[in-house]
Amino acid sequence: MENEDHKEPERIKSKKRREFDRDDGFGDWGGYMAAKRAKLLDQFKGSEIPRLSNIFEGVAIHVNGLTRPPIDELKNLMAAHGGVFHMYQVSSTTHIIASNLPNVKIKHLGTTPIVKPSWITESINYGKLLDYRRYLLYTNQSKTQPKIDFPIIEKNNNQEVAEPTNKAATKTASDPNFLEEFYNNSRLHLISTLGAEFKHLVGQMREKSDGIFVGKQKLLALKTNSNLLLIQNTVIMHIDMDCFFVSVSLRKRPDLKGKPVAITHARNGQLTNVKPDQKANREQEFSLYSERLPIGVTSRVDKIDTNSSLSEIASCSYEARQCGIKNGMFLGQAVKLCPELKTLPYDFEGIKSVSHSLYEIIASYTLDIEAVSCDEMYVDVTNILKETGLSVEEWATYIRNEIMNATQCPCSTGFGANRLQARLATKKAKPAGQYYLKSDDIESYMVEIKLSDLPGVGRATLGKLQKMGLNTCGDLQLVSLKTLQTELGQKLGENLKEQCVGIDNRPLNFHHERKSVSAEVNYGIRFKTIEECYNFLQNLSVEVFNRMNDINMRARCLTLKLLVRASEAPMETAKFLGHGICDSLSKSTTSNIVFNNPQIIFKESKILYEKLNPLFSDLRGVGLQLTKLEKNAPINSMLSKFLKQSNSKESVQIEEKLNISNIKQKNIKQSNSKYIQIEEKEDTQTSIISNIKQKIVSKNINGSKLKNKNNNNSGSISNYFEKTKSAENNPKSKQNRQLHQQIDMDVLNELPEDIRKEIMREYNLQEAVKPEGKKRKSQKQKCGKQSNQKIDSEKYLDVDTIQKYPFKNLTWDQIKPIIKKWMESDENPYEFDIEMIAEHFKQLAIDRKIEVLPKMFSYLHRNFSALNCIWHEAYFKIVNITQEGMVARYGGTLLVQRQFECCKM
DNA sequence: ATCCTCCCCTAC
DNA sequence: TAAGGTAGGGGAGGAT
Repeated sequence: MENEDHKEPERIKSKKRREFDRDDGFGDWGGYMAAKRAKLLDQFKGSEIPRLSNIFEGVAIHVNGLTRPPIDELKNLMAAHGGVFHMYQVSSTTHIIASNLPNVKIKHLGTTPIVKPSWITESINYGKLLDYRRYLLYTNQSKTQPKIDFPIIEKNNNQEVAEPTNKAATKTASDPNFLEEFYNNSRLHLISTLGAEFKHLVGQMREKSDGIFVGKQKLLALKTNSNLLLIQNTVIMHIDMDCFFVSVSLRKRPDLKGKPVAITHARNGQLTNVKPDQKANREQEFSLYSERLPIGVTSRVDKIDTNSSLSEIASCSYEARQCGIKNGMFLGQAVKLCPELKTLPYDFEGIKSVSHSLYEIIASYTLDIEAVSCDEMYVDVTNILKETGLSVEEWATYIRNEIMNATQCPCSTGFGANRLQARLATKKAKPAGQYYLKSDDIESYMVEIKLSDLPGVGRATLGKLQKMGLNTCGDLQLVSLKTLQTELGQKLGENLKEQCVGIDNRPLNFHHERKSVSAEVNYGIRFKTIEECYNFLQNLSVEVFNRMNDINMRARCLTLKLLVRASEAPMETAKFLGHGICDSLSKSTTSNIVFNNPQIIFKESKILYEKLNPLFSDLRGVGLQLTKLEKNAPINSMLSKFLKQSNSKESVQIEEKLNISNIKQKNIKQSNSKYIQIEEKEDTQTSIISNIKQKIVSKNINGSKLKNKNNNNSGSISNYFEKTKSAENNPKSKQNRQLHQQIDMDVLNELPEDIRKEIMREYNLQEAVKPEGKKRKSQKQKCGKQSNQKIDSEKYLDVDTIQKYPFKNLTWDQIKPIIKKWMESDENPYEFDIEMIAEHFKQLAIDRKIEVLPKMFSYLHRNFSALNCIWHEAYFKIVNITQEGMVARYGGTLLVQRQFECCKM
């Protein structure tokens, strides 16, 4: 998308907030529990019952007392007709169904309408959701309950059933279907999700590719001239659709082509019926907004009056741009600049379809594509040009025609030696053009380029540069790197210094790796009760979990982001349901266990929320972000099979147990300051361990910055890394490194016998699980310790295990040189592929007539699985080696720590 | 010195 | 009315 977005965030400077400790005595505990119960019960919805209709979409009932039909039947009816059944009343409960209510209960239930069960049965009979207000059991709300004479519903199926004359109240985040509706209408959400989708898609296509490119072959067949132009240097193509959203919507309105057009939700630039108090709010917010703006920046609400539409222009045609209209501008302002501006609605489906066509077309020539967004990408076309012998101009014309014919949407392409040059070329090519910025011309070309055209220069940076009196790349070329870095920061200064002369060393990135997943809503957030707030947080937890789950990931870090109304800002925002002027706050938590279900995300986010401790009525935005991602370890196949087959009630119970066990484990870890306590059998070992622990703590154990430096030195180590690298692309080795997730022993014990056995066999768990099993007994005998306790995960390194540990057969002198060689090597990234390290060790071991080292890794495989933790396929990390032993761990984070004191001397 | 957290900035 | 999302880079400053 062309970035003409001149949005000025109203959350300009955030205030540092004091962090309050959670006050456990101050309980909205009941609310939380209720919400949690509701979540669990929500999971019953629709299970096993065939869907007959969606009459009750958006309806969530709670049945109170005896009814006819009885509660179970109502539950089934809701499931069959698209509604939700709540066993407990929660904030998202839309209706209470009851036939008879004692007065006491009415007090407790608040404003949720209490409706007779006949509402449900009759709605089903009519095949349409009838107005519940005709079926109220009791009027328990005076304000919210409109007293209107409703039209009588005719008992005739052919006749359109009359609707109540007054529309439903404003839809805020408190409404049950808000999230879905919001996302269905959010252009920014669409842009984001499509962008992620195409980045992923390119990776997928590259993996699956058979190396045959249909489009390229056609082109080769068409080729008539044999004079192959030998392209010497890399040619990067940047391709970008012209005012994408407009072009797509114009396909349905070709009559508006060539006219000033804008895509917005609103149709009119001026509003009618703006109430005086709304006007006052607007004026207050606008003036506050201007006050908060940095000096020298013109306000976005400049020239906007109290009747102007604040609907944002997602995209505008080039004709509209001639009047000064820009993407991101408010419609109200735009129509003032251009009264004849035509507004068109979004065509989300069209956008998806066109962008898919675009990618399909390019992918039929090459997969050297870096997806930028749904309408923009970088392509390395060097090989295409070489193979076809086409000139850049010929190729550009050809591909642009093909895209135009397929999508009816114009695009522009730019070519250059690097991505920056290609991008700048596209800028010149627009609209509907093409341009090749040749290396010879770059020096003179750059001098004239505006700094705002450089990637990385946005509103804030531009402001700083302008303050320094800099406007063009030519200006920038005269400034020293040091000055620039002082003003803009190390990295940005360095980047800009290079970019202003046309240098860009960032290679195209064909493989995209997700680092975070988030879901945030900064629109429509208006909570009337804390319960509504938690309920929304819960919905968001489910949403963000699902997104993470969809890409088969798990996270270890959760961040809660809030927008809170600035104290000076009016309660009601200028923009309808907007966030207005806000302070932004965030708080994160890093866990030793992965967030592997929505409940745990909700639980943690609630704790974060309480730490930030905002006034729920001042909330204007809520977001959840998951980071420190790792591949999902699929739950044991037998277990998931069981969960699927068993009825949902049981599944929920088991899920709940898994959840609880996770939390339990987390608490244990936290109480031991991040390390799992290993119970020691002898005092000497304890002291050794604590020594080692000290050393680990004093060392930097995260090591996430220790990366393969890609050194090409010869020698066994380099060879090893080359092998590791290639193994990454080898599907077979990926398969070998299939992940497993271990479940809690207590949960295992409660599973049905046959299932449990299966799981235990799969994980090699017999010894650990059976509380009084034979092997366990023999262990006890061996170690000479009597205990009736079940084996706890944190005690698993018992003497028996240690004795079996293969390292004990080696002397330190034998191991040390092997390890040391790695430790001292510059190229050592400290992160190793498990298979490769085993193989490498094996080779060394054979050389040295040592056979046991590989066993260490298979041992680790098994025993990490036998803990209630997730083991990582990716690498095994040696954290520390001392005279006393070696400390190693799996994964990139503090998943589990184990001290291998067995190899001590 | 180097990490982590909480921001800010940018891009689409 | 209006649908102000989302991912990634990076910096300041505190913790270790």
